[in-house]
Amino acid sequence: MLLKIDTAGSRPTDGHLAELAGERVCWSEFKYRRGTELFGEGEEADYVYEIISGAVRTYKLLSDGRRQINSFHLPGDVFGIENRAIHRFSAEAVVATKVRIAKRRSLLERMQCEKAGATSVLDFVTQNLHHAENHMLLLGRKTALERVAAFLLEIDERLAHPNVMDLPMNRRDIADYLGLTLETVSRALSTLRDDEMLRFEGTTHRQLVLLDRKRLAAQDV
Amino acid sequence: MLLKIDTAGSRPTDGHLAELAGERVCWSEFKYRRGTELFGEGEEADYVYEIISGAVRTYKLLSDGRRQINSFHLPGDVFGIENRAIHRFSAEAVVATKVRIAKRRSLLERMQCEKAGATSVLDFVTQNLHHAENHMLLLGRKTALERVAAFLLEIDERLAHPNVMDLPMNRRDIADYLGLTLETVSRALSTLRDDEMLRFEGTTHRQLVLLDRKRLAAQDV
DNA sequence: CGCGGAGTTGATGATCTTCAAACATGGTGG
DNA sequence: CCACCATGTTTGAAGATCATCAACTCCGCG
Repeated sequence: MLLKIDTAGSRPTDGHLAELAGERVCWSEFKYRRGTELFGEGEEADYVYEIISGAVRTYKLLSDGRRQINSFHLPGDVFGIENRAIHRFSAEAVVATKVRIAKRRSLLERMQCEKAGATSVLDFVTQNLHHAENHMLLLGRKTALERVAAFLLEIDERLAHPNVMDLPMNRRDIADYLGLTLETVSRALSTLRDDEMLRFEGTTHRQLVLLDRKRLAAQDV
Repeated sequence: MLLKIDTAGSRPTDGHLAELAGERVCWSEFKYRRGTELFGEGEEADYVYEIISGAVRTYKLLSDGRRQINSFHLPGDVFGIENRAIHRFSAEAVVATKVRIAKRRSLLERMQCEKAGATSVLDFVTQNLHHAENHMLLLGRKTALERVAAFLLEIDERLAHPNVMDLPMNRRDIADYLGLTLETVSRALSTLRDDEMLRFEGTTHRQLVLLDRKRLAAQDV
């Protein structure tokens, strides 16, 4: 929360890469070290972010420190588009992360002028809402095992079903995403391993191989 | 899910719906009996709804019947605006409910043509997202008592702090909204009553009086 | 080498769920 | 008008799931 933004190595570019917004939104690149804050809840929403590499968690806190992670953002994801001028949650780099940043106002203005642009911002927010609705179902009504299975399948999907899945986040992050404790997440993963639905690759237990996506999906409901 | 839409007492207006993307968005009124379905998950999203009286729950189901209610809609609320053509959840009347309905396409087209309109659809979806983010925090990280207190304050707020709060929904609905069981909700309400934060009015236990909103807010965190 | 961060696993315990029973309410039909 | 029944609510007792507390391992790194 109190960490400073780490702009070491920032490298403004002459961004043509705004597929989302049409032509002339100017993007620049920034790097964040592991654990540093991109923005905090309540801060002004000045920028829109696109992840180049790494991973970002967005979350809310209760006053006593309990944390709920809304979502993980992986390379290719765009986030930070807020309709209001104030961020409703905080964002931190899960690992060393490189992002492209654009001024939010200029982007939104451009997008709202054009009909196609307006649709795509709306699409974007709608996608977030869709994800949130599914996640409410998970948080409100699924068991620990179902949650962890759903998490694995979600990440697997977003990484395009790699042979070896490389988790950028630790067990506590996963737990705070799934509304569990890190021990429960660890136990669920061990159970899935014992049931031969996954296997750990290497020593770190951050790389894993999904052995049976069908049965994993059946854990979920 | 399998309930038929109840159009008893529907009052089809004389063909105004046939007006296409004309100048007026044409609303017509419908009534739904308690428990009837306005639309189901996966159905085409043809209409936008505004509640005149009554209440609506929107929810998702797991295959074994577990239910998560996303939100309750009360008089004045507009819902059913979906960016995609398919509803992502079901909607049912909690009690006898009167709504105004407009063709979704004509409405969206109108709203997207005008800059102000585009902003207001976006605002609308953003508000839903905001609510969903807060609700994920509740579902993932709050205790039963905190959830119930938060629920009471939310309804209180949306009813503009009435002296006597009239709950349209039963304990099971509340439970499925808060990710609890109906018994746990009942117990939490009894606890809050015993601690003199609320009082039941009348006999039904659906009307209640918040006696100390400050302390209720402190239950929440 | 020692240290800290991360993960696993075990024992215990708290919270919430499940199962069950009792009671109130409101509507319906005899 | 009352009996009757479905629906809704509360409360109790027992049980399951998950959280908490704690110990231990493994790894990377100064």
